Amino acid sequence: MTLTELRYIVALAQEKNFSRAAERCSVSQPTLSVAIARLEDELGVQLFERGKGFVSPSLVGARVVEQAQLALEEAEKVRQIAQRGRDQLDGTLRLGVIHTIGPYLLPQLIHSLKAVAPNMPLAIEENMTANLADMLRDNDIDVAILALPFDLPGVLTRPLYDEVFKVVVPLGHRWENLPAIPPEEVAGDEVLLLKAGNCFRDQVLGACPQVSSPETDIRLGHSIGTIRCMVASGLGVSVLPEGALQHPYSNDMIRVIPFVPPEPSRRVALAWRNCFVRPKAIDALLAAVRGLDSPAYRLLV
Amino acid sequence: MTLTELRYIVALAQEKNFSRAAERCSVSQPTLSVAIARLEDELGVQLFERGKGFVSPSLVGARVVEQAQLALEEAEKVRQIAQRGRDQLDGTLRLGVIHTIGPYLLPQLIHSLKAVAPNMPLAIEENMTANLADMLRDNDIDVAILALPFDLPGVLTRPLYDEVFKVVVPLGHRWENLPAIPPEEVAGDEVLLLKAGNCFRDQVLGACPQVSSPETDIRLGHSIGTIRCMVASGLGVSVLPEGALQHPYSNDMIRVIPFVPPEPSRRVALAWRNCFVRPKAIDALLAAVRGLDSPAYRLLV
DNA sequence: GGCTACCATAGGGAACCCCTATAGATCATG
DNA sequence: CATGATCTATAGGGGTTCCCTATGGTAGCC
Repeated sequence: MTLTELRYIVALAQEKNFSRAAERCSVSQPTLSVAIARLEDELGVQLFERGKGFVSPSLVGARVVEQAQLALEEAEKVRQIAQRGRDQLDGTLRLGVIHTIGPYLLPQLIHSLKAVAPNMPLAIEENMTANLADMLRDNDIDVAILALPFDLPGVLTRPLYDEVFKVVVPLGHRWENLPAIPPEEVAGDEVLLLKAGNCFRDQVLGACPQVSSPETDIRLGHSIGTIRCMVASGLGVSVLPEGALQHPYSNDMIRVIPFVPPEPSRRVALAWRNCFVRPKAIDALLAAVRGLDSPAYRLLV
Repeated sequence: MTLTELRYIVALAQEKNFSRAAERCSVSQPTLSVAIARLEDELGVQLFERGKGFVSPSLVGARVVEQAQLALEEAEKVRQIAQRGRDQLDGTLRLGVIHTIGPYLLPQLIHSLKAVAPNMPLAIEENMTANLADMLRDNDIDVAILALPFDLPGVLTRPLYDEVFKVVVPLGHRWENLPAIPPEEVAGDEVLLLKAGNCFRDQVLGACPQVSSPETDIRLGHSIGTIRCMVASGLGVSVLPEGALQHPYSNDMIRVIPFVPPEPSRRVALAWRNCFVRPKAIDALLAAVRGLDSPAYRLLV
């Protein structure tokens, strides 16, 4: 039983004439004759009554033809779904992003992406790098935005931008009016950090080696927002990525002070499986990043 | 796009592995590989992401596979419907019958048919011979029970039984106590007849040539039941087929008198298109007639 | 670096599908 | 009654498609 045969019997049931049905199907009359005879043989039922001057579906034939029509419609829907899905920029893209980027980059990125791919909504998964790696591997997300270095077999990366780190201190802090701070000055147990597992925590520790790893949770924040509040409340100082310090996040209660050059920074990149079937979606994301208009991000694309 | 290809993508989506999917479909791995590549090419969409150690449907692929499953199910139903329809004795048989036979034969026939073909209900069309002929030709009915002669191109007939005619007179009629009546005695304008178009009317006129064709409707009955009542009420005499005079129809108000031999009679037959696809249904009807147990019908089968 | 697992590609052979030509059957017509 | 018209079935050939085995290519793993 083939879809072609089903098309044949439907046409014959409608035309009630082999020659016309064949013409409608763009085949010769014998082709249709043989195909229908073959199908009848396969099904073990005579589907049509052939009389002189008329062809008419039998009792079974009528039911079979009706069902054949349904089957053909369903098959046609397959084609339609594929047709609609041909546009790689149509349909949800599953994006993973780390906690220290998501809330600050995505509002702008999504805005920019709308211009490039208006029909590609993002399903956003905010998580830590290690979990995003798993999700990429398991095909739970399509792409991820995270900080380099990031190496995973079968996964490609492309740098998006560099983002420098800034020192943040409470109002009235002794550094409040310094024009810049050398990294080694940021030291001791006064520095608030993210909890373990956040890659940005490790990047800060790398940039400021004098910072001691805290022994209690008191100096550990769950998120950059928490850290910011803790700094504002005078608990200590911290180091934050520039993106987290831009509009619309208020810096009224804190002072943002640059490091002395070379300013420490992190490189943010896009990551995706090399076999991902929607390369144009990657391109659209890159274009969206290119369309960002924020001094906090030093674009590499 | 073929049903086979749809089966392939469904299997691949389930197995997530070309080799296993191929095995499940009983084809070689390259066959499945090529078929899926071909389908992807035809649809213009990549349906699967091929990674090392995993195969996973793409966004479109997942939807296509889902729809493919629906299409396959509908196609399978075609097969099931055909399978169920293989029994020619399963499903309604459209039976036409003339007015002068239907009400008298069918109750017994249906009872007898139940034993032969319990799953073949009859859709009964009671009409006059000419109309039944049209319906047979137009495939509005499958078979007909009517009186011979009956010739129609492409239609076969088979005699079922002979049915003799009887004279019916009202109680107190001058013939009431005659043992038999010669046909030529039945004459003049005292004889009640069916309206024009009923074949039985013509058969009576053929058997009793002395009967004058009435000029007014006063002596014309719409049905045998009407005629019987008219006779009972004393309006005249008539000639009726023996089947219409048997149990459970009451003959209390009339006298039934045989003709002198050779009794006039009619030959009742089964008629069907020679291309009718359910010959076993014909056989079942013949068997049902054979199973009749009524002295009114002199079986020929 | 070799091994393993897995999918893609190549090439040959068989099956299938469709074609044209023609036969066969029935009905209408002269 | 022969003839023609109409319609479906059959025959035989040709081209495509499908599927096979064998092999290549690539990534991951020990």
